[in-house]
Amino acid sequence: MPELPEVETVCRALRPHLLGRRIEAVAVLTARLRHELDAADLRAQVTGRSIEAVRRRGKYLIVALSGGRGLLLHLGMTGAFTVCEPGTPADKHLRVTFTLSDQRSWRFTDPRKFGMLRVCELSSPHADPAELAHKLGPEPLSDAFSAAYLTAGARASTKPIKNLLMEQAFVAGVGNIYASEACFRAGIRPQRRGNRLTRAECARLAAEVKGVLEEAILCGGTTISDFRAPDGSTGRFHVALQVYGRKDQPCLRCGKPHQIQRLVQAGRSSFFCPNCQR
DNA sequence: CTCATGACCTGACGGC
DNA sequence: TGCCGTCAGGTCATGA
Repeated sequence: MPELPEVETVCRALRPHLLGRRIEAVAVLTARLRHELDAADLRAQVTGRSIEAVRRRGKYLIVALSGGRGLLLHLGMTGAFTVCEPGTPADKHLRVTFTLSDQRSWRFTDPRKFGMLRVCELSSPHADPAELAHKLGPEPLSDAFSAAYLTAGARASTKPIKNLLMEQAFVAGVGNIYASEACFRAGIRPQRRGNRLTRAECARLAAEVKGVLEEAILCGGTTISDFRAPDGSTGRFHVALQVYGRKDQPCLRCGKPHQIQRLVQAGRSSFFCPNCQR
């Protein structure tokens, strides 16, 4: 479910609730998430620590704690965080609860259990966890993700360009929705091989990746079915989607009816307009 | 290296 | 109403 704009939305919403609070208790209701949780170890590592920073890297959330360690969190497909008043009834899919020093509970719910939660070493409050650093490419909204960077990467790859955009080691945070949307905006078919793109196309694509992510962040992300921000609100960007999920619908750019096509790439749905994308 | 496939899970939806 | 197939925003392992 969550790509960079959704995770950024969650990060911004959580920050004021978590920053400066201390974690008083941890309850693991479901240990079998993406990686098995060691409840006792988790409790030992975080209980009594205070929260010094809440930030995002790619699709990961990093909650820095006092004492040099932090929590590395991933929402998987259906993960969600909420901050609840004491006594709030538990959701059916509640997996982990952190009780905060203001007595509220910070909760992780996740129906499909693809989410991830682990303790990581943080040499400084702003450090990139080492285990992530070598696996994640640049932030797409940073200057490091430039036209030149995308051009060099694309030219060196025979992969379909949409698959390359979704590769977290190439650029961190782009998922299935925004990869399709960025290709549409740039006028490039998702199945085009990276090394067959022109320099102009690469430059356009880099700009459109940034553009679509920035707009989506301003909208609080995209809700297709179940994404919720910590305050329960849905993202508003779904109304701005131009191709994702619009199979057989008219193209919003060229106006041709029944124009948007769906294909499967690397097991994921891609959507494009054969008229507007070359 | 690339790529397709399946596994991990649960739920929603459409067709019959 | 129920059953069944298909699909879902992510990541990872495997084998061709």
